[in-house]
Amino acid sequence: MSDPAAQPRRERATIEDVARSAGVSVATVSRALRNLPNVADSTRARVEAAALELDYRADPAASRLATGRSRSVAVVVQLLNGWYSSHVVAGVEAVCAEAGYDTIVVGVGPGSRDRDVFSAADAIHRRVDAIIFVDVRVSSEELAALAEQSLALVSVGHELPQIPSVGIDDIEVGRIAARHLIELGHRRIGLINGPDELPFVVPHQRQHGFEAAMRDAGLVPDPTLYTPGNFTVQDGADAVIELMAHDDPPTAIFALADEMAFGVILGAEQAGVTIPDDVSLIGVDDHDFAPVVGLTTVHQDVAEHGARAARLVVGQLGHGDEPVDLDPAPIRLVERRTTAPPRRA
Amino acid sequence: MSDPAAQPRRERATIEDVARSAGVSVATVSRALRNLPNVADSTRARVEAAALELDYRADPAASRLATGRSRSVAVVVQLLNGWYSSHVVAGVEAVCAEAGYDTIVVGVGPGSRDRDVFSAADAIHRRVDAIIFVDVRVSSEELAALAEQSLALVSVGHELPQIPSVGIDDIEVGRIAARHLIELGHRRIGLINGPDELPFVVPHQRQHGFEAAMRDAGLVPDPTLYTPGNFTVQDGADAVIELMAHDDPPTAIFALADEMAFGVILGAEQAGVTIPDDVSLIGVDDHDFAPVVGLTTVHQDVAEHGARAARLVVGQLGHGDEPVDLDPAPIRLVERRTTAPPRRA
DNA sequence: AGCGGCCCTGTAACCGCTTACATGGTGCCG
DNA sequence: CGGCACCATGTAAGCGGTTACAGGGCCGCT
Repeated sequence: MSDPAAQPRRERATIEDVARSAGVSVATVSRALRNLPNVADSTRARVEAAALELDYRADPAASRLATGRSRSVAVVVQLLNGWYSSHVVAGVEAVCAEAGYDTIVVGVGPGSRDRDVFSAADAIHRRVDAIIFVDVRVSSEELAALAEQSLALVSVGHELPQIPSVGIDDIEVGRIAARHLIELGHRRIGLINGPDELPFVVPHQRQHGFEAAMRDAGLVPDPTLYTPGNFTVQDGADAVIELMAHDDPPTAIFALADEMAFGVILGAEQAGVTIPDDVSLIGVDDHDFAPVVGLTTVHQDVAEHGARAARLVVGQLGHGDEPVDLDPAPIRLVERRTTAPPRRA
Repeated sequence: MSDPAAQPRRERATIEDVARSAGVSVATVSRALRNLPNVADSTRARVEAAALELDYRADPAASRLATGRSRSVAVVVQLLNGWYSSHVVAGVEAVCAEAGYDTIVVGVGPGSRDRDVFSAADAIHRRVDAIIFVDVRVSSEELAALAEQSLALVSVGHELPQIPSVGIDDIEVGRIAARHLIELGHRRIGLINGPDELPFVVPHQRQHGFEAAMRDAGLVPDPTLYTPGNFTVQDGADAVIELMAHDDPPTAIFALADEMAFGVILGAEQAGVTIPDDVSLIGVDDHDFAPVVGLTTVHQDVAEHGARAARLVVGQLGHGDEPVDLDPAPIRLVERRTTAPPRRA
């Protein structure tokens, strides 16, 4: 037999279908479904029922076009697969999803075929309501241009001019690490720093805190025990070899990030120096593997950074529920097995 | 003086502005800028110049509405900050950005307040042209429903019914690991497996390959040396303690993932067993930290998985440039310091 | 009863782009 | 030289929502 009533594969319902089915106009549907005022309760109920029945959901593209808001936020990141970044992204995604925002990731910098922030911003054009920069440097001009497009902007990891930022007190980080080492009795402390050409602020601040704590203890930091690094494992491995070859080597090393500290562990093993017997080691981050290798470190909750950043922009965009804590995020010393009193006096 | 000619903050140019400025219709602008045929070269040049001059870029929302294609892809992930996932995401993002697609990340599962794939799919509604599932289980029905919306679908990490997948040959992985251990002379080999309730296919296949290699060598796998795990560091730590407490403990351990292998290293240290003297250890992944701890492992290039998946969907959506390799991605043994011949006969 | 005001609802104009279709111009062929 | 193709371009109708504005009903007040 023929099949005149063949269901031609259910098309997506439009707002018009809902209106028809509920016996109201599309305007009323739109208002009812978005919980706008001035809709009779009975009407709203009827509309909601119809929408449910038809499995209706507003087409985001249409809403975006009509309202000019995209309900999505971009996370601009250097290394998408870096430990820090990926945790931030996870934090962002969680709260964005909760608030009904899409999370768009965009990579910049050397990891991403050298796409720069500028062209990234270009790609972001009209796509998002907010941008969360994680650990990326953006010039004032770029920020201004972006702000002009009425985008909510936040920085994670370090401060950026004129926009709110979430992160930790990196000076305090340096201070905590140094103090721990000093209290153990160390006097000569090596520092695995950030890159020494570029003026990155995070390493700079940690170094600053480190030196402040040294001076507070009546010690003088020895810059010949500083070695630059790029936050990679390899840097740490190289650094420990260099440091331990010093005429008067350090009895402890402060690596500005756990990843470099891991490198130290690796390099130390190869160089025949034992930790913490020959040299103590402390990092920063409390990376997932810090417990695995017993690394003493300064803990920070990175996913929480991302979550805060997201709450910040979502709130700024008028969908905030919870108030956002703007203080520096908490940090704390986690003592494990890579730090001990110096063996040599 | 008054300022009648005040620039009222440059609004975004629309296609109409470009049309006016180039002296053509909006249709022509649209065609010219998208490199469609049937546009005179001279016209195209003029339009392009005008667009450049006005810093025009099409509003994505409007395009999406008009074309029904969003030029973005969703990456559905369990643990956004997991090593595997974040590398896949990075790979995806790189090629998507290149092809002009946005990458939207969406977390599912326990990490994301238990959002399930279903509600995630709901969130994805009409938002993307394609979905890349990484290491997430999706039922045939869900896939069918998604396919119905004419979405390009790909799975990364393991096979999913009816859709293409990219990943490695996990049976071969198990085989390679086992063979390496066997060639070193090991006969009793422990296995840190996947969770034993859920029928995850990846661990199952690796186990399968492992057992096949054992049998090929005339050995019989001993299930009392199998212990379940959840791919976490802690699982590995627990496992090694359990395994080494066995009446007749293994001389080697095969951890189905490096993260668990790291746990083994951690647990071994605490339990007073040395690697590889007391027990050899091999993992899978070649995690960034495998070199740090000298872990012997089976290497895979995870970012490449993501890249392939992205190329696959982008190609399927008609923007593919490069052909996509559908064979299993390459893997190889990386020998480091955690494997050695057994000390005990 | 008349009137103002407040709610609730509907009409229709947009948002900015894509594309089917119509139109006019050109070149080529018979 | 007429006619036909074909190419370049324009016109206008969507795409599926949002929202300014208008209108109608009802209540309370004078």
